[in-house]
Formats: sequence, structure tokens, C-alpha cells
Amino acid sequence: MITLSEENYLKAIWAISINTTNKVSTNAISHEIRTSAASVSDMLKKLEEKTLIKYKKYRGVELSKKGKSLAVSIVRKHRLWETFLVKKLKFNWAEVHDLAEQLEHIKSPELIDRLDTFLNFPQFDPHGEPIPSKNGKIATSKTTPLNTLNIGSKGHIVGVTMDERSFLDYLTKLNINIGTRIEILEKINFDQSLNIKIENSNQHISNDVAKHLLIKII
Amino acid sequence: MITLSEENYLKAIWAISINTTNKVSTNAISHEIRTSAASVSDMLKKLEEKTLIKYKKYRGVELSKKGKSLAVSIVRKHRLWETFLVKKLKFNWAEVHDLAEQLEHIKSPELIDRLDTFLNFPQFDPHGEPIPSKNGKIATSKTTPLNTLNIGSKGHIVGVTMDERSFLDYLTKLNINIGTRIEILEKINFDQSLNIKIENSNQHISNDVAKHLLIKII
DNA sequence: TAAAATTTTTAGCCTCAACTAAATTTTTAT
DNA sequence: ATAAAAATTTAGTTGAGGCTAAAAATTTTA
Repeated sequence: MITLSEENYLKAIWAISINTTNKVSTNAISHEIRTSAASVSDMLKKLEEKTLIKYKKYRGVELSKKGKSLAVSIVRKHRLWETFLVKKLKFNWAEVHDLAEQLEHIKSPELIDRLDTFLNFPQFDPHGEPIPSKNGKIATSKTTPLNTLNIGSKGHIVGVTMDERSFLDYLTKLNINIGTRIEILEKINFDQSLNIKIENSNQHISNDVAKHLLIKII
Repeated sequence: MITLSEENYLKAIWAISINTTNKVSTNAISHEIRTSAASVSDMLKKLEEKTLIKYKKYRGVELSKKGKSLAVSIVRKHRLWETFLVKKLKFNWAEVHDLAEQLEHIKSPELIDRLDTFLNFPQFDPHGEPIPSKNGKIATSKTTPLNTLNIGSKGHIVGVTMDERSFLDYLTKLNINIGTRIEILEKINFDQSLNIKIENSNQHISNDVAKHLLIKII
């Protein structure tokens, strides 16, 4: 049986590894789940023991086939629950992350398939992230982080790659949501910040914010 | 912060204490949650420490006001989740207990109130048990266990007081559900078993089954 | 390429919530 | 009213999953 804590480690390793081709380091994991490197080291031994990861001391870690499939199934649960919370219970998108962190650990394959059916097989969660299918497939759409676009580019927001409450609350304040139209007006060379047009008003955002916004270009 | 295990103890103590006026014994709890009496003894000390129960060594236990209110809120969550699973996700009533045991521990008062609203403030769960209101009120309707009725009594099933899967599966096989019409035809003196009419067919059930069926007499 | 800095692991300890075995208290029966 | 039985608590372990401090391995830098 896999424990709640093991599930969180698998999810963290998966989340880190989508952004790099390298093996995942102990330190990266300890940052991701806010725990000590020593605790991570301990846990990696247990996960290796259960053949959920491939791990050589000091050499980083990657998920095994079994580990990856488990990690993806947790992500599927997380995103389906978020969709339920927003679509059916009328939570706003900034509120649902922490709740979904709890709900994703409920054990029942039957439950999650029925939830999927009830929600009519959604493809994306409230933050625009793709919901893995039952067999582990994850839709990818050609999207670009806002900070990499050129001046004059137009498009609309299709996703965010950060689910911290403070970030989402800030977006809400800026009137940015999934589907919002956006245009790059100016890039400030000094700090890579951007002047953009959001629907019909002009705004200034930092590079740090821009890099977490995914745009579909028109 | 209250732990998952502590929540289960409070719920168990509450469940036992609705059937007796006496204090709840260590042994009764150990049976209810299938653990050793020694473990219960340990836990009672912790709950007393947190002022969730009133406990004197060797003298049994009762819930404090705070403990009772917590226990009832867990029962509320359990029954609302069961209602959701049956009404919205189309599970059958025998399947939902174990799932609700997991879901009842999700921490978020906001979530459970929204779920209540989404379900349109149900009064009873799929087993006919009353759902405590937000402020802890529990509806009581004058119902009678089937085994205490006299020959000739007629009524219909309004609830069951046992949620083990094997029991509910058996009821389903007998065609017994919430709302089913029932009439007492004969009582066997030897073992207190009953011949009853269910809708239009005659059946024979043990006293052990009958005592967990709640009837509203016509 | 050797020293310094960084990363990772090991060692030892802690808490929680279980367990068994033994001791103690309470209840029941003779 | 005792002795036997039953119930309960205490004592001592265990395993998960954290932690800090110290040791070891790897990487960076001068």
C-alpha cells in the first residue's frame, strides 16, 4: 500500500521532471515539498525499495514506469477535483488548490471515474492545465509562456503554471482569467517586465508573473 | 489540530453513546474501531488532555461539549458525502460507506457547506439516517426497529442502523430499500425471527437483521 | 588540481498511533 | 468476603515520517 506521504513525493518528482530532462535532485524535491534534504534522502530509499523510482545515491532520481503512472493518476485526481470544486460547488479558482491536495489522496478508482463522468470528461482544469485521461494520456496544446513572446503578439490566456493562492489572487485583481485576451505592448529591458493590454486596459507585470502565464497566439 | 485518528475515536464514542445512557467503556470503543484496549487507553489520555472527553481511569468516558460538537460535525460530513455519492455519482447505497469514511476527514468547513447547498440541504442520507445541520441539530422522527413491532403491524422502511456492506447487500437481495412497504406476518418464538411481507412477496428474516431496520408505522 | 563550497547522506532523536505482555483495578460468582 | 474472571492500564516495542547535526561525496572556483 502506498502512503499519503509517498504519493506526495511521487507527485513532486513528476512535477519537477516535466521541466528538465535531467534527473531530479534531492534538493529540488526538498524545496518542492518544503522538507529537509535528509528526510528526502530517507524517503528515496523507501521509494526505490518499492520500485517506484530509479535512484542511485548522490546521482539524482527518476520515476519508474509504475511510479510515473501513479504520479499521473494523482495529478488526474487533483485536477478533476479542482474542476468539481469550481464547476459544481462554485469555488473560485484561487481557492481550490489546497482542498484538491487533500481530495487527491482519496483511494477509489471507481470514485474518480464516476467524477470524470459526472463532470462530462473535462479536458482542462480551472487553471487551464490538462487533465490526464484514465489511461495516463495528457493533452498538450501548443502554448507559449507570456514572457517569451515578442512585442505586438496577441493571444489569449489558456493556462497558468503556478497554483499558489497569492499568485491567483493577484491575477484576479488584474482581471486575468482563463480566456482573457492579451497583447504585448512593450518589454522593459532592465528587468524583463512587460506592458500588456488586458482586454481593454493597459497593465504592467513582472517577468516573474509573465513566465507563469500560458498564451495561445492568434 | 485534531488528527484523523482522534476524529475516529470521537465518532466511535458518539456512536456508542447514542445507544446507552452510561459512560462509554474502553472495551466498547476497542470493539467499535477494531483496535486493542491498550491503544484505546492511550488515546483516551490524549483526548482528555485536549478536553475533548471527560475521562477517569477505569470509569469510562463521555464526550465534552467540544468533543460532541466535533463528533457531530464528522457525522454530518460523512452523511453529506454519502448523499453526494448516491445522488450525484450514482453509487448504490451499499458501496458508499467506506468511501465516506475517507471523505469525512477532509478539512474545510467551506467545502461541506457548499456541498450541503449543492445537494439542496438534504435531511436524510441514503440509509435514512438524519444529517446533522450546520449548527449540530439532528432531526428525529418517531421510528421503531422492526423487531419490536407486533404481528399485523404495517409500515415502511425509513432507515437502517448498520452500514456494513454485507448487510446492505443482503437487504438489496431481499428487495428492501428506503421506502419499501413492510408488514409483520409472524414471529417465531424460538429465535425471534420474523415472517414479513415485503411489497408483495413473503420473506423470512432473522431478529439480527430486523433490529437494524427502522420502520415508520402507518 | 587542490581547496572551498555545495549537495547529499548518515546517525541519532522525536512524535504519533499502533501493538503485545504484564500488572492493576473492578466486577462477578461462589 | 474472597477468589476468580473480566476489564483496563502501564510498560516496553515497532514503524512511519519528520527533524538537526555531523560526515561524506560531488561540484565549483581560484
